[in-house]
Amino acid sequence: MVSKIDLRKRVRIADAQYGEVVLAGFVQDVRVLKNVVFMILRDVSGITQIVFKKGSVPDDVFEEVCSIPRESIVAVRGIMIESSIAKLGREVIPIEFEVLSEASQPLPIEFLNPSVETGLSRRLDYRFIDLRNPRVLAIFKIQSAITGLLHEFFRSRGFIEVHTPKIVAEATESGASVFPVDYFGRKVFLAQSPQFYKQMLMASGFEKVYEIGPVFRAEPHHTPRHLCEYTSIDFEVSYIESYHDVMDIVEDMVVYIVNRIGDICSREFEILNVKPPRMDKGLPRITVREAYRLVESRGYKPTYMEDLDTRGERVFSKAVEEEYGYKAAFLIEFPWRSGSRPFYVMRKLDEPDWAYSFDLIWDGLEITTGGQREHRYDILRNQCIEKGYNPDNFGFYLEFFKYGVPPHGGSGTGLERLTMKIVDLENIREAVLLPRDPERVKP
RNA sequence: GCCCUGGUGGUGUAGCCCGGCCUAGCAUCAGCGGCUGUCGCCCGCUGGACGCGGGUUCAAAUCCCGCCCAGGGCGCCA
Repeated sequence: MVSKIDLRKRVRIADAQYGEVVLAGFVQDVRVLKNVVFMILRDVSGITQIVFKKGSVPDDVFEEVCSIPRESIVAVRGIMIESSIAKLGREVIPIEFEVLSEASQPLPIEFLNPSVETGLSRRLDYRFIDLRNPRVLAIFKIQSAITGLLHEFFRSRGFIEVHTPKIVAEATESGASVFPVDYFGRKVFLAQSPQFYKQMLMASGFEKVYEIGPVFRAEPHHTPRHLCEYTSIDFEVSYIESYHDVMDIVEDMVVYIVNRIGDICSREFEILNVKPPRMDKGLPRITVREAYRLVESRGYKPTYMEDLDTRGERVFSKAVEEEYGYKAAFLIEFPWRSGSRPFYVMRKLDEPDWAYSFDLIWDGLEITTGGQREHRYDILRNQCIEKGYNPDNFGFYLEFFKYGVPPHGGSGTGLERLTMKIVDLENIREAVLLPRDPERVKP
């Protein structure tokens, strides 16, 4: 046994009942008075107070407690009692006390300190300490609940969860740059999306698949909403009539999560001091052509036959909120020629300059992209050429469409962007444990 | 990739525009002492910093040049 206090008897602070308890965690604060010491103990579930009274505990323990550095790890066996003086309502009278791991001083970052807020960059350098902050922890508890709800949502609708390769031989589509990787002397790439594989599974007859996994984008973006590695919520479904069927699923998914997360994580929203968002079904679906008019009527000049730019999307969101009363909306029917629309989207039957593609924009931020895919081999191959690619480079992909593939569509949503909107974060880096951006690959 | 802003104790900032009054202020933090119950404890004392390199000047945290780092905007994207 490494410790004299039996850690197997330990309970989380939030679960502790009155009576004898074993608790362990971080020393958040020690307030030393002449004859009494108050120690604030924190674990993943919350905080409590341990009261050491001179005379009631051995003198050597009292001395030790007076000088214990903040953020050390300690264990205590004691009696949890109700207390009318303690603001937390209860406190622990120690019987046995033990330091399990002493923290060095001073701490490299300040946290839990209302008068000093350490900058994000420094916090990320010492993320392992930063994550001790209950406010930071709350973000990841909420994110965990979001992915839990996603699994619930997809499984209840008969989706099969899949895991597609992240090391790929051929650069995907979409224009986003890929990271090259040395693979036993061959040049391969990190997957920038599971797109081709989830479509393959439509050809394989899986009908409905979803994947929540990492994707990699070698774009040197320097913004509060881009990452080089992020988690994509992808799904693909067969036998759709139109891309509206895909949007229906996206809408159900987002509304399902948004309207449940507040109840599941009420404590975490409280810690963050954030009001959980609400979202009603019936999100407006507005064509890009209508959007041009919408933003233009508000004094913003769009470039026709191109996607809305960042500011255009913000103006669009504001206009939608004012005119439709929704903070989120689908932007639909994209210009086919636009660089952001890949060759595999299905073009509008009667107007081939426009594609059955959509974005979900929530309060100015694009959180989802999706659409109906072109499943007819000859047309797909021609579109590939028309977009300027050599079909031979997409040989394995085009093969899927030769031997029978149902009409299908799907979408991809950024988990971190979704998290950002749900907990109202300014910077996407706050929504990842260890963000990867063009400069940062450590820790 | 282009553009803008910024780098001052462990952390967060003031000072820079208008060079000298900076022996660099404040808060937090850390150390010591005091305090019959704290709860953002309080009080006193002590400690610690001008990103790196070069230049201008009698004098540089302050002005100029280069580099490095950080943050933001744009394009682009989830």
